[in-house]
Amino acid sequence: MEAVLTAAVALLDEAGQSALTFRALAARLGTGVGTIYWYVPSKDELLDRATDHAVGAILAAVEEQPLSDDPIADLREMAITLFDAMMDRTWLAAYFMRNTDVQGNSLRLYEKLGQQTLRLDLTPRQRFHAVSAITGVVVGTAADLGAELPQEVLSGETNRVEYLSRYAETWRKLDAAAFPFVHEIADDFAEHDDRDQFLAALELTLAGLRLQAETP
Amino acid sequence: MEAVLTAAVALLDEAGQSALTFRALAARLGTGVGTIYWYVPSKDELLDRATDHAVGAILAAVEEQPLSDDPIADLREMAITLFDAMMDRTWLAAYFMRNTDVQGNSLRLYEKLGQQTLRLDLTPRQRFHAVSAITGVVVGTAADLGAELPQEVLSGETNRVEYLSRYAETWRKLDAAAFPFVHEIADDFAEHDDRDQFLAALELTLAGLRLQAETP
DNA sequence: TCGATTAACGAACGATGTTCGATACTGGAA
DNA sequence: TTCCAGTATCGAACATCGTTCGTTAATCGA
Repeated sequence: MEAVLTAAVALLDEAGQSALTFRALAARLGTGVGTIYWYVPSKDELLDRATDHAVGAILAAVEEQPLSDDPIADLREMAITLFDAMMDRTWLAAYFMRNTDVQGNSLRLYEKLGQQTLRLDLTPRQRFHAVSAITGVVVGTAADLGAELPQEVLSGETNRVEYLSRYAETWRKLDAAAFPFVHEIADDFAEHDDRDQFLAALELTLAGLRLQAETP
Repeated sequence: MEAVLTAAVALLDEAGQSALTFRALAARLGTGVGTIYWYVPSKDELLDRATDHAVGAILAAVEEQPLSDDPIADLREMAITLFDAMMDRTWLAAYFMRNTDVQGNSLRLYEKLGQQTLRLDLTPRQRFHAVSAITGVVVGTAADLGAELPQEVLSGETNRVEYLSRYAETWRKLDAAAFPFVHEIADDFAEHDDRDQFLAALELTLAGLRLQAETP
């Protein structure tokens, strides 16, 4: 059982979600496909449990994180830890948000984030919304990364730069009067870093949260 | 060609992403599956174009929206319009973020949002990040909705309430010392509204943005 | 009239999730 | 020891899906 999950996660890590098939998994485990169905009722369940398995590792990293006297700073660190872990496992974000059973490690992670909001002057509802907003920023941004790069993923980093430059070039050719914004950010887009983009979005949400906690 | 896209969108609206198969689409159009491949090279492309087709309708709604003298208020209205449209088409969010070609209507929508940031005192990079953050909140939250409710979707609204209550009940049974946060928000979770949750997350981001625009 | 382009069609292929009957292997009850 | 019920394993077979491909019409300018 444990072996099934670790093998599934390994397949997902190595070649993405399309690589996780029951036949590939059986071959890796040296068994038949029917055997896997004895442990897991369906692929959906397999994905859910593999996700929870991977979230467990993230949770461990978040829990051993030292706490400061600023709850919002702690929330920031936790969100960054979560995001960085998802950058290494781009498939995670897609299944994390689709998690039908909010049980297990996801729930514990949720709790861990929520505990920091308990240290802020907020209503329960505000805390609930705050944690949802933060996880939304993390998962939403991470899910973006898992998707982009169609075939250019086959090569190294240079192709990503060229890929973005090509887009920026297309944008610059657009009518400047009709697309003033796209023109202005073309340069920034061409050299944008996904992690910076995430950090900026997170900072906006945390700034809003701090404001909410400080105003009566 | 146009007929293919509208039929594809209709299938997606009626029964979700799993209902859009080439055979079902061909049957609806009264043609063969080979014919569709003459217009569209692959299912990925079909999804991309169908998404862009649907985004076109949203864009029209956003563009006819009157502008006020507060750019952030305008951004809020646009984001809400976008979110509401995605609640009716829960499949949209999943493909909107995966949009490999950020061309067409998605780009125009992006531009429309970005133009409001041009009215704020920000650097180009801040504007770029702000628009990304706002679309991230919309799409991230909307993608959540498209996923939840496993089989309960077969029935009406009452089942959703019962579904949430069951979760809340499970949470209340957890150890209160180990899960203080989950305990506190169980009630709010049981009766939470997805739209309220989105509005709260959006408000945090916009508050952060306003702060950023007002501080030198 | 002829050739080329455009358009339409569905059988066939390979891959995938899933089912199912057959077959062992265990450990206690008789 | 014998028997049987549960535990576990296996892979052929089925249905469905995206996709390919050879075969036809239909249309139109030369």
